[in-house]
Amino acid sequence: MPELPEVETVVRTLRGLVMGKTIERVSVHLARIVRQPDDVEAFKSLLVGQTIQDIQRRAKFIQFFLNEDVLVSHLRMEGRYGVYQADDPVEKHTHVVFHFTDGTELRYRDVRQFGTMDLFPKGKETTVGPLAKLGVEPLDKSFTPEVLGKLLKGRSTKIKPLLLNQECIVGLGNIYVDESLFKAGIHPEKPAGKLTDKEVNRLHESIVSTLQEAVEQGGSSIKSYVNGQGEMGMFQQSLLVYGRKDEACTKCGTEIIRFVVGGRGTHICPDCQKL
DNA sequence: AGGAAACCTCGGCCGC
DNA sequence: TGCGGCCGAGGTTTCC
Repeated sequence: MPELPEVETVVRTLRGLVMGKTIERVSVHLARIVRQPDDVEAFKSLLVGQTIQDIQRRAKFIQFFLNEDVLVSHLRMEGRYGVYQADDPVEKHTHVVFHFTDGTELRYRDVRQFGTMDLFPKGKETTVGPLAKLGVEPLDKSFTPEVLGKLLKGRSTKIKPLLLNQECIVGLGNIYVDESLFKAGIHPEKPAGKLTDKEVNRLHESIVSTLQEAVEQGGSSIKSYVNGQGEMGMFQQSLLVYGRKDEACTKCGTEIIRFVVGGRGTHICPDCQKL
């Protein structure tokens, strides 16, 4: 599921559902999900007694701020959270359950088992582990056309793989990169350093507007994505090229084509996006 | 630097 | 219509 708009939506819904709740016990049914600490028993016992004080998004990660520690969770392809009563039937692919003192549970499900959880002492989470080497937040005011231009300058790599690289810009995934490049009229294989100033400006504007609109619509539900309350996003109906192979381009009517760039399925209008 | 493969399971599609 | 098999999926890491 989850690119920036989907993770942001999950975070916003979870805030209303589990903030202030205290963990009484943790069940882990698939140890691979837990990476830090590497001993699952230590992970479980450290969490007991801690209260969820805040929930924040950083890049595509969800951060649960507790009394002493921060739980850093990544949904990867199909991870999802849901809040349940303790006696609700446990659905398939439920790998981690946080049992709260009030009888409710936060459950993590993940069909493909790709998701990860890391627990760090507060403050440590930004210096070690997955959050340590992340790039700029595209919805932060610090993300300007000049900043984007500097990231691209002199780079020979294709623009699409660069935009997917979380060490440069965070939060973009396959859907929103295709959408942003289409809106900006840029071919995904154009060398990053070859973009003109005009193209950089258009790309900056299209990244920001695409992500903002997707957040406003609760993200895109392509396959399995739902927010923390099991609700689907609405932005998938606003997608202009992603998943629209053979359909007419909304700008010029040419058929959208699909091909592979950097190993990722890629959708463009061949008339609006030329090399 | 860049590409391919790997991590998993499931659903869709093709062909018999 | 039914079933087996191949392909691909929104992300990231690792290994050439």
